[in-house]
Amino acid sequence: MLTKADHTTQFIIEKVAPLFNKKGYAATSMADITAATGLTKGAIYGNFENKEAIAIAAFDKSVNDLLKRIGKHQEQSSSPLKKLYLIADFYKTYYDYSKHTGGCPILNIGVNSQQQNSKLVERVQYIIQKTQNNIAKLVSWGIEVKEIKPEVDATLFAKQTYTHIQGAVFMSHTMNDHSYLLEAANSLEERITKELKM
Amino acid sequence: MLTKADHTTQFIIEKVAPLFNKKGYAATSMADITAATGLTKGAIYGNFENKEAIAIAAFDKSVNDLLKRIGKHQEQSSSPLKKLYLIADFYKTYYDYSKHTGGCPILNIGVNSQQQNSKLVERVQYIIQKTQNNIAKLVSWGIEVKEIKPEVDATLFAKQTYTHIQGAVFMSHTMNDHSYLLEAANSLEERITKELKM
DNA sequence: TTTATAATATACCAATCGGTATATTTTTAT
DNA sequence: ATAAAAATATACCGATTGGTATATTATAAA
Repeated sequence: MLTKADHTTQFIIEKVAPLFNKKGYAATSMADITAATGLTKGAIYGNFENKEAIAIAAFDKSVNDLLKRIGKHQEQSSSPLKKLYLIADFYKTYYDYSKHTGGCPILNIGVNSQQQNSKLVERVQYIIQKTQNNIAKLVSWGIEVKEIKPEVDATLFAKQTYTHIQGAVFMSHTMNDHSYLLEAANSLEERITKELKM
Repeated sequence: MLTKADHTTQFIIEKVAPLFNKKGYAATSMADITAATGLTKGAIYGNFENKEAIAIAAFDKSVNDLLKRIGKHQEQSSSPLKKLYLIADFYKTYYDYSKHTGGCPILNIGVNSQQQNSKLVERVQYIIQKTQNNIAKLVSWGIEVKEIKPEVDATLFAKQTYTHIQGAVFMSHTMNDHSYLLEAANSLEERITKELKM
């Protein structure tokens, strides 16, 4: 059964995740957190050990929401090649989505925590590796079922793809310009068609 | 003539630029600054109006150093096409260089200051636009002197190139892996050869 | 309805924050 | 060498930081 505190814990994470995402760990104060939740310090510290634990829970929530969304979007097809196209398609809508969650958690927390919070950095690295592996697996799977050219380097393609997309996320957000993500998505679709497709 | 204070001002900027670059505006305290310089608050505030002014001066210094370096690297050739190759070549060494300056100022300050310090964000945006324009101008120039195919979209190429590079900068630094930048540079060289070169 | 317990609010802590007034030292011009 | 000015150090300010001990309130079991 879900206790009262479980609900409060979830409530805090939801309210606070965009805050940490936007402002980063150091710039987000406990005062910000009590203001965003309408709760007092007593309630916050009754549910979390310290500020770092809140930041980690917030990051995990942001990332899980994102990964679920990408996963759902790929379910529209069961073909590995088409799933790759759907990943490109997903990022056409990512500017608006990430804007209302306070930015991309991978990018923001990755940059913000570089020398500061090793626990957060480790989590970012794990998620990046996981996402890259997923792309690489789709390519390998596509090769197996003969949708994708056998000579394609799955790992390299995954790295380059994710690198380009994260670059577009950064550019779109700092320049306030949707087009970087749109053009990166288009470019990815072209690469899939020209370099991958049988 | 350069007064004592002018030297001190420069000295402070040099010592402090990597700090702001690494930790961001909020996480860099005046205590960090006095510790890094060996000076007291009196000396710091005698040379700067406030913390924000130090952060801006530090960012400008980091960026100017970087732009000078890229500029110098391109002077190795007077051909626009070769200058584009030299830009790719520059970023093969950028991981080590940016590591010792505390990371890429464009990326770090761009992400760190998103909702926080509008003056810094404006400066980042200006530098990104300027750098993109420089790349686009090289392409246009290359078209004029018939080194580059006339049908190439200079602006689009510049945007995609810079986007990919910034993505690689992010990935290399958060994953502690030089190869993202190397592979992005290689990929850029290939694009120049296949899509641009006459 | 009473009682034990869980959850939240209040009031406080020392430490640190950015910033400043003033004292002291260092530099420069005479 | 001396006086004026410039630059730096010291000592302090109120506000805010993350965190905690305790009081109060809400919940759940009896």
